[in-house]
Amino acid sequence: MGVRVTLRSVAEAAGVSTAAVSYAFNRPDRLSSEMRSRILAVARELGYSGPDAAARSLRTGRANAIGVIFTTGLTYAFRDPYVLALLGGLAEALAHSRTSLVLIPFAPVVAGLSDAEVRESLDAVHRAVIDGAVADGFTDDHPAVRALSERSLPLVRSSETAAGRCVLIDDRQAGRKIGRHLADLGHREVAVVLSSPREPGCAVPPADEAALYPYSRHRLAGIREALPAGARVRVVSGGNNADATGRLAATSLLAAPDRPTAIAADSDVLAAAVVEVATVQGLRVGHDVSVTGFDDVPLAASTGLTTVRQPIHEKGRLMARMLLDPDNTPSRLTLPTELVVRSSTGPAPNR
Amino acid sequence: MGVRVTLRSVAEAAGVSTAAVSYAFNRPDRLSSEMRSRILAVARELGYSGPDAAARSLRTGRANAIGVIFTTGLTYAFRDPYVLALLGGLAEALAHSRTSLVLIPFAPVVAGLSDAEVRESLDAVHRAVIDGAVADGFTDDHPAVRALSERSLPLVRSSETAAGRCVLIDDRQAGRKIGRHLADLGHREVAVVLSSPREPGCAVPPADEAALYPYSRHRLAGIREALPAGARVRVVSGGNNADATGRLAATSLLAAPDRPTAIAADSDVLAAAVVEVATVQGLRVGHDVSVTGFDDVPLAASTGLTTVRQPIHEKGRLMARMLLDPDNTPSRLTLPTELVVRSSTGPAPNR
DNA sequence: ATCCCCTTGTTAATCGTTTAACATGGTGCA
DNA sequence: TGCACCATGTTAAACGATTAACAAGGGGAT
Repeated sequence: MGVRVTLRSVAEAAGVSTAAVSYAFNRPDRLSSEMRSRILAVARELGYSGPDAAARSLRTGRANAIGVIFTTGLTYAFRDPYVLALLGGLAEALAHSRTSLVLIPFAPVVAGLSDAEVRESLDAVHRAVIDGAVADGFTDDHPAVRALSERSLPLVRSSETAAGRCVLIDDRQAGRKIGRHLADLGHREVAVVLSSPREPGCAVPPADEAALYPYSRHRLAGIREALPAGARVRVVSGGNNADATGRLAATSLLAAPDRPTAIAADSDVLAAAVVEVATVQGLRVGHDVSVTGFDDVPLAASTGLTTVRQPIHEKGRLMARMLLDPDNTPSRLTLPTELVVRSSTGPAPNR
Repeated sequence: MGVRVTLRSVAEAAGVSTAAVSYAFNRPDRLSSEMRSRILAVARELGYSGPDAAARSLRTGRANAIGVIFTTGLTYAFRDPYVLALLGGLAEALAHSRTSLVLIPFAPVVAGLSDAEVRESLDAVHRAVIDGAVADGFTDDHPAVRALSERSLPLVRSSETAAGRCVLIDDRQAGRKIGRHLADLGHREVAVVLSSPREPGCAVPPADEAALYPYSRHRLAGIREALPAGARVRVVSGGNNADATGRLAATSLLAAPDRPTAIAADSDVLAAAVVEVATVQGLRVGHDVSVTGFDDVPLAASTGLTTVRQPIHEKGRLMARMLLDPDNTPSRLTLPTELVVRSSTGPAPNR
């Protein structure tokens, strides 16, 4: 116990200036090698393991870390294949630059909180010692995103409406790819299942569509655009983008008397849940009902899902690069998507 | 651009002391509400978003973050279901305490580096602004673990030989459960596939067993203990605990003229890869060859793997709790394991 | 012998906060 | 009236480092 060992105490013990000790750890070339090894020896003897991280970070203004926030909450993030692919991409870019990845949790911000209460619920966002941050999938005005951008850190988003750096895909165009595919197959009764913070399975009235995640909104718009005039599109919440919430949504849709002939989900996870429920109910997916996903994560291939592939890993890699090396990276990038047709879609059944 | 807004500049602009501004953000009760709102108004006007994270962290000595290091490297971590379950547990414990999770990368430390070079490769470990850290699966003398413990931060490990806090399972006992199961089924020719930094597929001679991951070593010991005297055990490296490396190991084992009747893998990921290779080669898993895994991640259930279940999520949760609330948590915990028999094991074939 | 430059070390300012300890004026109470 | 106490601000000392700018001494070239 007792007193903590600092740069200064090492300097005093070695009879040199603090600058010398600092140089011994940071700039070997500024010191003669004998001085340096003497200092390091004293440091080791005192149990000094190097400059304090927080102090260093204050003084230099660099944290060697970038932050990430998640729409669905930290706990769920590790079950979401989309998030994992993104994290994988981030990690790949970071690994070689000795930069840590800070996963920042935040309490859900419910309506009607005071300024102070909001601040408090975003505590971790304010306190994270980072050089920049990534916010993927958020609305521009989400409190956590706002808190982050107020910190005047470099921030990379995935929203086309946001100012500043971003990496994104053309969600609307991707939606059209799905819509056109379904239209070509003759589907006119389409349900769209979108990940959303609201109750899974409940219908989303047009008035509430503005509150959807931006990517969901755009994909939905694209689907609508590509379907012919007579088509009916109903929108249902898929909840947290989880297996369980997807099943709830699917159950409510497939139980309806006027069951849709096609169900377009916002993610492969949700789509796989729909396929599962449909199969259990004795429906032949691709015949009695068509299902599409989004992302093309590994799950999609093994489930035989028709989906839209997006380069998630690459997205993460580029987001990190934008933060690490802004000068050699464009500040806005739109990545390509591709319709991948598998067995989960087929011609609309005759009624 | 221009000059940065600090607590001081806000104080000057508002005509109050810096203490007042600090209190406005941290201790509402120390200020009259009119003073407080005046200060916050000035702050907003100047674009001040709250106290600087690094400075705060230096001054208070708290970072509100805990670190994690991974044996297999950050990039691979997100593909490993074991790691994901652990992270999920950590995140769950953290979510309610407004603590961030810092994933720390480190360059591989190869032999024969100078002191300075080692330090440099562990740069992120030294620079991470954290209050404590988790190191799961490491040898006690791994450079990254050593660097972390020298920082005199609370550190939670999973090693029974380490001093200090740890959460672990009885790997040796778990190994015996597998060994006994295989012994009961009549297996006498057993191969053990262990995740290890060395070349996947290569044999691990007894002399090198000391360099294995500690958990591997203990499980191996347990398996050996439970098998009858006449049994032969050969040990093979499974590489990075990945799908691909597992297939390499499996191929080399199954191609051998004296193919083992049972293959015990160190993880479900490796075991699943073995099952896949065996199936492709036309072997009936559970008849011609038996395969066991470890962990009981979701993959195991869907593959029909016989395996040993360990409470990974719980492990993560407890590790985080030990760091967050050391006073109300025991400092050493051993969690239970359970043999789960499925279809991948069966009686040894007659030769 | 002079000048210049290079190497190696020191001085001291600064990074942006937090918080114990102290002042000050007003209230409640005897 | 006097005293204790409370609420509300301020003062000023850390927290632990980095790094320009400077100083001193030693060669090497001319």
